[in-house]
Amino acid sequence: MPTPKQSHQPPTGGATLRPGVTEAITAAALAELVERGYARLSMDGVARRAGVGKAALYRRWPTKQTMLTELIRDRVTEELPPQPATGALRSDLRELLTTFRAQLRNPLVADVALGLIAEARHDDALAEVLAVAVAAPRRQTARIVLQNAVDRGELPPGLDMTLGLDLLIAPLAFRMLVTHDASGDDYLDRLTDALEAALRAL
Amino acid sequence: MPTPKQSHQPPTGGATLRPGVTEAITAAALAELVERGYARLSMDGVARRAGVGKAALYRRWPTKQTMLTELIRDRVTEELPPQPATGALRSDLRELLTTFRAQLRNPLVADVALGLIAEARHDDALAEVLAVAVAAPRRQTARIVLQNAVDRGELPPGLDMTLGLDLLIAPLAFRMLVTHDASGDDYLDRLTDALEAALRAL
Amino acid sequence: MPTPKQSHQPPTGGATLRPGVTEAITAAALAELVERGYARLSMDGVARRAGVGKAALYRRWPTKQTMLTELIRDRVTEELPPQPATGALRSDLRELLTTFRAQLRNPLVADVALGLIAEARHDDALAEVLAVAVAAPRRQTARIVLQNAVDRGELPPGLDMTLGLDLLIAPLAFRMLVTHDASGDDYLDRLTDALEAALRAL
Amino acid sequence: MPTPKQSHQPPTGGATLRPGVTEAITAAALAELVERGYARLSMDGVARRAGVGKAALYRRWPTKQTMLTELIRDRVTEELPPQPATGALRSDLRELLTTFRAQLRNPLVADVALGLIAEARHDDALAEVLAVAVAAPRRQTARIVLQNAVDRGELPPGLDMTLGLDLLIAPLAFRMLVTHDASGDDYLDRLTDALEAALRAL
DNA sequence: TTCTAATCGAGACGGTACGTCCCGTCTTGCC
DNA sequence: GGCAAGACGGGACGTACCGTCTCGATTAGAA
Repeated sequence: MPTPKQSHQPPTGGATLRPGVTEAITAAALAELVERGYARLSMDGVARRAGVGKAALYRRWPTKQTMLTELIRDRVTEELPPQPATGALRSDLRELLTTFRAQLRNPLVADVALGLIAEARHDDALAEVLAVAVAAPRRQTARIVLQNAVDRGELPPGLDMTLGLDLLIAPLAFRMLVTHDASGDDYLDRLTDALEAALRAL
Repeated sequence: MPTPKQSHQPPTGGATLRPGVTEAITAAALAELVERGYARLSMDGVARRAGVGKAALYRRWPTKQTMLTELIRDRVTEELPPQPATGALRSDLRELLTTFRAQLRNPLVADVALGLIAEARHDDALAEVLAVAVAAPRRQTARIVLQNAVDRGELPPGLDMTLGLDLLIAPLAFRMLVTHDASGDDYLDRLTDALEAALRAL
Repeated sequence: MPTPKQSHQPPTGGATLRPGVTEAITAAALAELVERGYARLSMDGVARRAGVGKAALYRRWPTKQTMLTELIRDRVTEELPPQPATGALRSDLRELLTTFRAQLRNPLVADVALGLIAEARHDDALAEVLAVAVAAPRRQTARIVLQNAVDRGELPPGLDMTLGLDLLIAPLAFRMLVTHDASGDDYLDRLTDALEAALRAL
Repeated sequence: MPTPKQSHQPPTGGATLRPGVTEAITAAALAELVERGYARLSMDGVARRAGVGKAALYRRWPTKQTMLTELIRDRVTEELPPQPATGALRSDLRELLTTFRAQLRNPLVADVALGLIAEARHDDALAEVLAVAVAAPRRQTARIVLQNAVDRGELPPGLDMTLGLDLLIAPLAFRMLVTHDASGDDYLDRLTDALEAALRAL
């Protein structure tokens, strides 16, 4: 569900952006992204691969940055993690980790996430998109898990929420994106144990 | 202590790369890096800023990539974290976190680390450099802290070391590089508490 | 009437080299040629003077050599000498010399011709172009003058044509390109006398 | 007999330019000149080929231009044409043409002469050298041949000398340098015939 | 013979130009 | 108007030379 320039297009009598073209571009861009990486992707390359004029790209997005940002955001936004509600902290945590792992295993995400995060340090608009569209909903899901545990008395009421969220997300993300170590079920099991203990100690 | 092309130079009677020039380039490159970011830095810009011909850069490094990689590696390698040895897990952990925080607060590291990590997914040589020169020594420092605690009986002998290391490093790195949330002393205190509890539960 | 890449362009719906740009480049290149000479001309300089990106040049010609070669060839090809047909050898010769002098007085030709001829010794393609596009038609014009005189009985039938052509062309070219001596009307008159006598003696 | 910087060297206690080095450079330069041509020759290449530092070149000549100019001049000056004195115009002419042909057959001269002449249009010093050291003595030799013929009454006293010299030199030079046509003995014979007739008509 | 200063090789130095690639915009002709 | 094709101005890339400068290591004339 790509959403290019969905705003400010007056429904004049003229022509409209043809969806088939948008799809071809999207597919080509994602393919190039995976093959060559965020930094090496070129607009000329995407246009050629899509069998499309370059203008077709720039009619949809003002910038390479924007196009990629939007494409990734759409991709990641589509598959928002379900809210765990097993009734117990431990099983909620385990479910959350499984979901995160699935998303990070998506090669698209893995290949591109770091490039985006890196670029975001020099691009406030991109940083905003990432924070609002990508990070916030996932942190919110995790926050609810923690809050539910507090409400059930499984975690202390004075829990430092942002620290809790760091603990939940960072180790798995780090392992999968940076160190590329294995993250099998047994790893998730042990991580769950550790997280539960850590959170109770907050 | 920049070390460009320190290898394979036959000690002939020929000319040598002049250290002053190397320093000027290094300084200019680091300045550009901080000002414009990893992706936007240009070799022409560095040369101009250093008051140097472009050839002087390419005599030292075959590529922009290589130059930046090497520069960063040297920068990061210089300041290896000291090995905590307070005799107790808790204080060792706290010291480790303080050291990591100091290094991540170096704007150079923060500005560039993510770019390098991202690039490393498409550049095996870079990945190798990062793994061997940057990650390995730091993981080793942390590993010794954990091993000492095991030897003292503070942690269980069957401790999953790689998981322990993820827990130690990831939350702080994630916070400082990705979410840009505060990481004051009280945050480190609470993180230390959580880590201690988590590790004991492994 | 510049003719860059006039060949092998499939008449697709794609974009075409814009004539205005070609003209700007051509004008700039010729100006630089006259001002700085064949060897000192730079592509950057031409592009800058034409207010054009360097790529615009390289889209038209693969090489600096090629560009200059083609430009000169077009310039020289445009103004093919008219075929003298006065009905008498002497007046035909005089007309031919006047025409040659006019062409060699073109500063563009004078400035560049020697450079091209010199370069042609190490560049077979260039040599071919010069021989076919520049020399051949002029020699042909002169050849007809001589042949007509033979047909009229003014010159002996066994005339050595190539020697005759050398005599016709070389002295004036040599004087104008190499020694830079004066070549006024009286010089042409005397040269005509000498040539007529020489040719009759062949 | 190369004569680099033979002037203004104070006879201090220091060292002198070593003749062996000068010879090596000279040989290398001439070889490069023949192989790659005047325009493509590079100082780095000459130094490398001579097994010599670049400074050794610039200690002897201030400039690439100068070096080549001087080298060629020396080469050409060595072999000044002998003064024909057969006692008859026709045989003097024939001897002169034979001598010129021999010199133009020297690949060094042929390969380089045109490049020098072309360059001379934008380099007054070079033009001067060529005019004074190369052209003048040869023209003088030819001039004496003509003057002797005038004195003997073989040529008219009002002979236009510069035109005569053009006729003598240009056709052969043109043929050998530009058109690369054959210049065998029979060609010289016929050329002699034509020249004699032309000169008598002046 | 010893001193000493310019030479030597090697090649780094600041520059300028080369020819290539990509960005984001513009142009052409078809639908 | 959208569209495919691709030319456009601009700017960075990495390479090749130019003529100068910097090293130690000869090498020879003057003391």
